[in-house]
Amino acid sequence: MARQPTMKDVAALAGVSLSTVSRVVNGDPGRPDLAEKVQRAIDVLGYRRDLTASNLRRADRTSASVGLVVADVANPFFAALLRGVEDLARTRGVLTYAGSSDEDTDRERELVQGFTARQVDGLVIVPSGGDDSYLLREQQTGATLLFVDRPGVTLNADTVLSDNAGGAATAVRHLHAHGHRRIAFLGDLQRIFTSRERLRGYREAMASLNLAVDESLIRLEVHNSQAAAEVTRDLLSQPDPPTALLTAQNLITVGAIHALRSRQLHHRIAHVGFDDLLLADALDPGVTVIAQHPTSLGERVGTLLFERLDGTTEAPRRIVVPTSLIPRGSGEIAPTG
Amino acid sequence: MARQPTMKDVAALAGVSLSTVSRVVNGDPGRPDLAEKVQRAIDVLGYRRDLTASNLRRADRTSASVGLVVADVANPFFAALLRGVEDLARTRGVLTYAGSSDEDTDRERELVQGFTARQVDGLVIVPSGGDDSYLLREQQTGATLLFVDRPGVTLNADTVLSDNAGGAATAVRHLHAHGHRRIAFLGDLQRIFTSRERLRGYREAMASLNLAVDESLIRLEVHNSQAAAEVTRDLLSQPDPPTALLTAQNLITVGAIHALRSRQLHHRIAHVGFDDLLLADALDPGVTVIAQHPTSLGERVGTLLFERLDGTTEAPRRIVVPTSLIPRGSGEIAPTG
DNA sequence: CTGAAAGCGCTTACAG
DNA sequence: CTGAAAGCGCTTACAG
Repeated sequence: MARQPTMKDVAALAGVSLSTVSRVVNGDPGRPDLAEKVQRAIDVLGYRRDLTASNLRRADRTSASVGLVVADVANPFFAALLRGVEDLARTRGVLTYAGSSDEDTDRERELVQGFTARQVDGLVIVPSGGDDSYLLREQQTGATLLFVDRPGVTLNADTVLSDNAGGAATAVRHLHAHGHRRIAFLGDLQRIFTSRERLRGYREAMASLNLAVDESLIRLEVHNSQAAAEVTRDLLSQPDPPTALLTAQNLITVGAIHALRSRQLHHRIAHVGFDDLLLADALDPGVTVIAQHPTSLGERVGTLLFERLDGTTEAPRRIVVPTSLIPRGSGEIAPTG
Repeated sequence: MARQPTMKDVAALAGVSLSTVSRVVNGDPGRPDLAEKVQRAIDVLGYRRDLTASNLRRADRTSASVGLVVADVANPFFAALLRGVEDLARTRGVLTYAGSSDEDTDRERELVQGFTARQVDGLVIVPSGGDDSYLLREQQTGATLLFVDRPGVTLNADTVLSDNAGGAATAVRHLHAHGHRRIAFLGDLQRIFTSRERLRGYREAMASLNLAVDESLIRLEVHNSQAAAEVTRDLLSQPDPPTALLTAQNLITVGAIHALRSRQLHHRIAHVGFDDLLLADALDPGVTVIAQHPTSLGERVGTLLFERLDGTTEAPRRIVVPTSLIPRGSGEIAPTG
């Protein structure tokens, strides 16, 4: 394969200096006849500027790229969040790296270091909840760091969150309003901020309703659908089972749906899921959810990122995006028994 | 913010030459005492190598990054595909850019050009089906191009596809085996290769079963769930409605599910969807699907990409990944009369 | 305005 | 083995 043409080649063919080619490529008008000669040479050679070389010498040193680290790009919540970041970045001509940590702090760090080594201008992180003190050093590489979905531990930076506690509390009050007192809570790894917050919202709502919390109804560290299905079956087999479930993450919701159906209890046990799911409205009963707005989370954090890149020096901001209760049937089942 | 330390700073602090620092950073042993001095200086300064500058001068000119262009990263199919590419890239220390074309050829081209300008080593493209002749020029920038999910039009390159026609034919034969003769086909934009292929599989299977195709049962250019719901309702209102539906894309399947349920016909009209969906197995009846294997598609195309980067000069390869029929109930409903 | 020279942060022949 | 110099593909002072 032939070597790719450089500015030098363009300059030689056009019979002008390298500086002139650089100016034309960067939109500096200059003498029209020279600009035209350069443009012709560019077309003939099929010249394409190397943005990484350009970035190396440019005063602002910006690469027009950002990195996004989520738990799993294949999870619909994070996929939508990625799309939000991408769309906002696109409005600025910025391209987006994406990576999945699988909630593993080592992988998170590898991704972050990989992105900064490639000179991203900004880095949006869904922190896994482990030791993130390494981020302090990363910040010194010049990348602008922000958090989304969960706040950082060590670092204070711009952060965009869902109203996790508020959403969970809304779910509890909703179930309570439909007569439930024994409400089970199925939560993800407690290392994860959102899991802890949703549990906190559950506890606070229970307390404010003067409901005693039966600790046997709180099941934590449930990290996938299969585990959630098992835990659900176990809860329903208890001597004194719950009359309602609050599943605090999308894959947990899926597992609970399967377990309820396999036991033929989906019309008898109330259920509210945190985070919406495609087809949740097509089930019978429809699954009542506390919907998050992941695309919006991505757009909001993207907005904050570019405000920083534009030079804002405000103190770190924290934006909390409200959740929405969507009643569809499963959360409006009255307690039986 | 202080300037980030460079190799020059490390060299000065360690009291060695720039070359020595470069060697240490690149793992060349050299004199142990010098290596140790350099390492100490690196730690003290918090030095981080600039990979883009490194790439500029290195003989192989590789950036350890790849780009992926899909229709929409928020669509679960493409999100899983992205995850497959990411996982394979990770095994080689390569990071992944992701972008959404929304089936728009201009956006596709902007993404491709953006990625090549940033010197990606490889580019995996889900082509939108428009004029992709611009790719010939992109290829000359040195990036290795591959296609996934759909083949290129102009360019012949390594390609990984699902067995679209075969999967659609399997769906038709399955419905036929359950007694159906009037099988409707709901397809996406015909500009999209997979839509055309699935229609082809439908027609070929109908022909080989000696079933006359009623053209009024073929509805194309259905590009989102809402349109699919409308088309489904329209089909079911026909004087001579179909007894079965084949919905040829995941969002079309979602729309049809909603329409069938809103008409209370989900237990009477048979339905097979192309591409699996989360919760499809929790519906009543479960939705029978022709499952694709998007993560596998991503991993396979990633494998081909790295074989090329490793120097394979074979003719362009085409891998076709089989689909899997998953019977869950909706596809096994007998025709009603 | 244009062009020659220096330099961005690295790697790589090359000389010692 | 190490270090001084050249160079990757660009941009940016600087001189004319």
